[in-house]
Amino acid sequence: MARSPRPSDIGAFPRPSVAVDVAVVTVQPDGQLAVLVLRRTGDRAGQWALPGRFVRDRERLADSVAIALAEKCGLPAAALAGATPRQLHVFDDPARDDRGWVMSVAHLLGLPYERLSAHVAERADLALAPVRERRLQLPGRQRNLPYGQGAIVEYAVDELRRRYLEEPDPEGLLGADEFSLAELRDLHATVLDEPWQIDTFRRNMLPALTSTDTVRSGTPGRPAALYRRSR
Amino acid sequence: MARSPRPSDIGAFPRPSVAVDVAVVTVQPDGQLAVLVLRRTGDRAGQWALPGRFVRDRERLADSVAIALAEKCGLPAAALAGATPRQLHVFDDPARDDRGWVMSVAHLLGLPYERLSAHVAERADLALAPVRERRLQLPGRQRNLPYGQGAIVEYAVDELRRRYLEEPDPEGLLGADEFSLAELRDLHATVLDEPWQIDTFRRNMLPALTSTDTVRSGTPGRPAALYRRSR
DNA sequence: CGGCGTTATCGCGTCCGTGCGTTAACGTGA
DNA sequence: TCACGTTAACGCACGGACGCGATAACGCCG
Repeated sequence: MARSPRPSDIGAFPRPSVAVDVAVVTVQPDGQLAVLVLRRTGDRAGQWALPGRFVRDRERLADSVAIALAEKCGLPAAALAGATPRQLHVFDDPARDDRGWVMSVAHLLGLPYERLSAHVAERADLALAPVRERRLQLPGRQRNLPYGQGAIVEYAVDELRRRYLEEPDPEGLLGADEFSLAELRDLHATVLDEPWQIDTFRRNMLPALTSTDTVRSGTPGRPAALYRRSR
Repeated sequence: MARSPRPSDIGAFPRPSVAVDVAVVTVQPDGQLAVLVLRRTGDRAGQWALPGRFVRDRERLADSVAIALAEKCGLPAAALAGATPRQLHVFDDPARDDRGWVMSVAHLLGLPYERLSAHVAERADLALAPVRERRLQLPGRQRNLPYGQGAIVEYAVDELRRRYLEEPDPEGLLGADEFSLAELRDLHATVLDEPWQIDTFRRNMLPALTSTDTVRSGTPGRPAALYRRSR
């Protein structure tokens, strides 16, 4: 008769499947915060959901996120260059998936709109769902994300806003290395869902920005100075 | 020949062992922030480490934390009453454990000293390691925690401090439902590692406290008013 | 009962951040 | 070259927060 598994035996116990889910957040040209959703195949076919995937053998979570976005959404590695998924929360309800015991590690990933728009435009199974009050407005008649993914969106929006209160464009949503204060301010106003007075914004941000000593001209008016993030 | 695993087949891929680790944080009577460490048996026998355990079949992470503290440290359910472990980060380096592929979900749990002291006193394999600059001063000659657990301590201290900047005693470290402003202030000064001016502290905290309309007397001087947290 | 010690409260000067009106700077376009 | 529009910078009034000294309140103890 086999001995009972000892607690330190690593294979002694059933293991969960581990999945990653990712809220890919962007800002549309109209100034709307939005999250990438994918129309599912297989389980819950037809429903819009956040991209995700099961973790493969000895795979890092961040790598799983990148591969999920590549395989499911067609986003090449170049689209993710310089962007780091951030862990939000582990969802561990053993009943959360009909197919078996799954733990899902939810992530936040900020991407500039330019890296997403072509893919979203050319595929009917991708969409950008606007964020309203920490919830997504999904295309069609679907009200809620499956698998309790609404909670992931809330975690993601909260974390995004916390970070945007602390430093200029931490998720690199602007997409460009150099930007004007007005561009940065519009972005922060979008993410935080509240306006900034330009003097206050300038005072708060300048210590964390580096002047490029260049300007953006081409329109009437004084050219705007361009900045980079200091780190 | 068996077909290749389809991506949605839940059992199709190897799965990691999932472990929980927990930084149990408390404040000693001398006003020192400290974290519970346990002398290991089995793998890395003799070394001090944070408590933790592999997750059992269909077990919730928070339950695993509680069971780990009960089984490894002798902390009964009563010791954890009202305390909720908070997820900090998933450590997913496939090489982090010699025994195989392990993902560890690190947690923070605040406990009042009174719930720990008897257990620590009666067991030679438990200790409270003081926190200095987001690192632990381990007993004996051991400099570092194994398995990269030093990073867990840093996450835990950062999260603790962030929370103590936002509300009065969110982790319930005082242990009592009712407390004086001086007690609360001393606690916050310990956690945040910096003092508070009493007027400023009072102004900041009172909106989040409820007066009990009782006082603590028994020593010379004006009796201190007692408060509860408003939520 | 009064002195003492401790906590609570208060008045107030100072400092700092905000936001607004004004001025300056700088391209664009006629 | 000048008017215009936009951005940047500035001066400053105002309000809020801070911290300190002073005062009040309240048990304890002799």
